[in-house]
Amino acid sequence: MSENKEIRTRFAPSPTGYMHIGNLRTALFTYLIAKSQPNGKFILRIEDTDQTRKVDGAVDIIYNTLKNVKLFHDEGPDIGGPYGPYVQSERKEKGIYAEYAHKLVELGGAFYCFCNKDDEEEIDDASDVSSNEKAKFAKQNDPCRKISLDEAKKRIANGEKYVIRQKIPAGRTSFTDVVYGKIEVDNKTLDEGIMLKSDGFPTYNFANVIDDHLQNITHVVRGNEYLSSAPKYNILYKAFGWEPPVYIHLPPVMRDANHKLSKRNGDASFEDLVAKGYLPEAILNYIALLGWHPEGEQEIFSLDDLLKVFSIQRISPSAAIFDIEKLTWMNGVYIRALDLNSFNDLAMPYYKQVIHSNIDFLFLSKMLHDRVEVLGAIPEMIDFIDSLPENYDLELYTHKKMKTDKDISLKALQEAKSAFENINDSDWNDAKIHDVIMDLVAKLEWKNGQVFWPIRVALSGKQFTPGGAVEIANILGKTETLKRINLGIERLSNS
RNA sequence: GACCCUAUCGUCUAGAGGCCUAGGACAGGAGGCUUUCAAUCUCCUAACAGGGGUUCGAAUCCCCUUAGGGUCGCCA
Repeated sequence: MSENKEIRTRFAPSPTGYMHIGNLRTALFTYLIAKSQPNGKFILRIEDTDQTRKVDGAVDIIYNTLKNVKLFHDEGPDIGGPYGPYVQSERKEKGIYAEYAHKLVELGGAFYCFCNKDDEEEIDDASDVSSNEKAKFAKQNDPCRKISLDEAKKRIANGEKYVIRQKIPAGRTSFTDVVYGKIEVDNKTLDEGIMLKSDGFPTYNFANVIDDHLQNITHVVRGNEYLSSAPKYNILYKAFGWEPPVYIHLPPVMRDANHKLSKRNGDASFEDLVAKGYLPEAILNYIALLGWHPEGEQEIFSLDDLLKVFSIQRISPSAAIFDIEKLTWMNGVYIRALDLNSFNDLAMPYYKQVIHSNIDFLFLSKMLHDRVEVLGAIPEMIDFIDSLPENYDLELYTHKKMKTDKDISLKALQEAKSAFENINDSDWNDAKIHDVIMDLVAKLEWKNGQVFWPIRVALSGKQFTPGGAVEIANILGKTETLKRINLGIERLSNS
């Protein structure tokens, strides 16, 4: 591998639905490996050779997700480039795969196979030896292997259906993966898999090698589920006389110790996380730490930071479990780092879900900013502003640490009521409300909490709220505050 | 079943044979601050899967066992 050659990596998803977190992490690492180098190029290629699995709109999800996390590609279907087309079905239309598949047969690296699917399935279903039989069939025991090239060509000319299978030579194959080191296998364990299907489409196993070579990909980054088939790809490169790329297989991202993150597990999709109120930057930062670790102890990294510190050598070979708790914490860090106006803008849609009156939203944001970890949690935190929870539990008035009970609370509310009534409408603000309550505390010779706590409960009907009595009273306004205090007095008197 | 890969606190991880009494972060616990909850600060709990080697010395190297993951599709 000549070192002055520019690094070219490709992210090559199949358009089959959601973009899950494991996928996104592969995209991130693929991007970083290329773009952390001076002239690196990050290419997007769509692998849609399985037309039956194609899902409408899936390509847009891929574009949108990459855009959302600012993983911009240098070449791809939407922006073109010198190695197009970048969609495999379009490349198939140009005859690229067929050309190379037939060439591979001529080179002795593949053969025509006329067995039809049903034959194989019969063998498969036949008896208890079936699986063994099937394995033998695939591993260098295909009867079609013996058909001469001339004979095969004749049968093809006669219109017989065929596939092209890879021919595995005897011996051993080894390659070196940057993450997993040297891997060597006996060729006997390798399958002579299908390269070109009977419908003329290539399989992944063939298309990825052809495209990676034709598109000059220097570093192949992919999940380690491909580690087992990598030797077959190497044999392919060898048969064509091509130089294999640098392999970088990534450890899996798991949902728990025994299960890989999958599209089935709804939470794992990038879109779902964003919908729940996770910031794209936080998600990206978090997944960067799954299977990779920087040299120091810093954990918060912008994409630009990552570009500076990323190194392939620090990718770990072992699986990582996706931990939503840590992501949540990190999301909080990102939210707190926002300036107040940005936070206000991001929070606004969530405010609107539960608040229909016109309040001082910026003041609300000031209260919430430091205590929100996930934006999606906002509605539940502030829904009491629009309407007091009906029949909230009166036990809330009893709080050991605050030294309050229902009797003290009743008295506190009654005192607060008259104190508040004496505040002029134009004086209704943070400082004034605070002073009035503190005066009350002094007058009663009580502890702060014995006055603050009952007021907060009466105003919110909740155990926890963003902000205390003063802030809530300020947001609610004088009229609504007094209304809720009156209701509290009424309910406490009748209990 | 065959082949490949992996194995440090509950979780993400640091650790390239002596810097390890194993470090950091999340989570958990205790406390400070505080009008609630947070934020923040201080402190604490908690791990080298097991067994053999190699070596003066092993979390680190080798082997075996165990556990887990992956591949074995006209899926990618």
